[in-house]
Amino acid sequence: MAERGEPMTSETLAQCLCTNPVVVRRTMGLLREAGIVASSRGHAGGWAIVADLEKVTLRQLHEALGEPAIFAIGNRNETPECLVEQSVNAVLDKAFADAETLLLDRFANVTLAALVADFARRAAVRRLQKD
Amino acid sequence: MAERGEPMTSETLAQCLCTNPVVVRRTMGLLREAGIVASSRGHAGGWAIVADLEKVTLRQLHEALGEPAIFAIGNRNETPECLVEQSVNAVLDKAFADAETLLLDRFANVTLAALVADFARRAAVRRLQKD
DNA sequence: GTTTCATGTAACTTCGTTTATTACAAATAA
DNA sequence: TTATTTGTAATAAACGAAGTTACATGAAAC
Repeated sequence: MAERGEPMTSETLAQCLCTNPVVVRRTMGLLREAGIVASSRGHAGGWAIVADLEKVTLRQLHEALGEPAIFAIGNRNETPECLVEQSVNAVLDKAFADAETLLLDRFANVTLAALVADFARRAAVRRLQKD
Repeated sequence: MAERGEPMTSETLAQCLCTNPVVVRRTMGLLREAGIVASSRGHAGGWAIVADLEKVTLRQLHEALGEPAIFAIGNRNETPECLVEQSVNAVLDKAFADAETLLLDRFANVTLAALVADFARRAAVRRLQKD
């Protein structure tokens, strides 16, 4: 999307992502609410990036998408009655929090611009390999 | 379990854990394969801890249970064709690996003995509160 | 203005994974 | 020999994520 001047339709994006136009709209809608993309209807409509690629980080995308749970394991219950569960939570809560902080900090250090640059490099390599 | 001299049945454990005896057997079976618990059949049978509580860590439990995925987000595909996916993976793989290492190191520092001690402390507090 | 194209969104279906359940064989102690 | 308990296969249920259908709304082209 970053390399296109014109908007891309949900249909086109869905093909790129091997998914469904409605799923694209749902997801892009969240990014629009965060001011990262914009949508336009009708002829020549679709989705375009409006934010500064240097300023948008993966962390912002994570937030925009509703901060989905990072961990697949861990606390089932924040304030359990069960004392065993309380003990386990007490030891692990900090560990999970620290790991989450580490990860989110890394996310914050990746801009869309950096990804675009890396992508361009990979595309160039692939072109060379084809010749 | 640590505070009991005799084995506990899957039935009893299932009630404690709000789950099903068969689920308990499946899970405890993995812990048995790792040498952490033992099972006995028939009258007065059930499950008991056989490992040294000072030596068993949460990391060992994690391994014994088949190292379930820690992260709910991240790589769908380790070697994607898609260049965008490759770029994203390249930046995030290390971040996820570092977060995983951090977490597993923390797990390794928690022994069952420490949990038992913490549990005992909490149980004492609860008893005092009841009086 | 009417047609075409595209998003917005609600409602529903499908899919995959995890968990729960049923059923019964095998083993063990009373 | 009976009561009890694990071992395990097979099946069902529950859940969440993703996909699909349907149609209303808005915008550009003719």
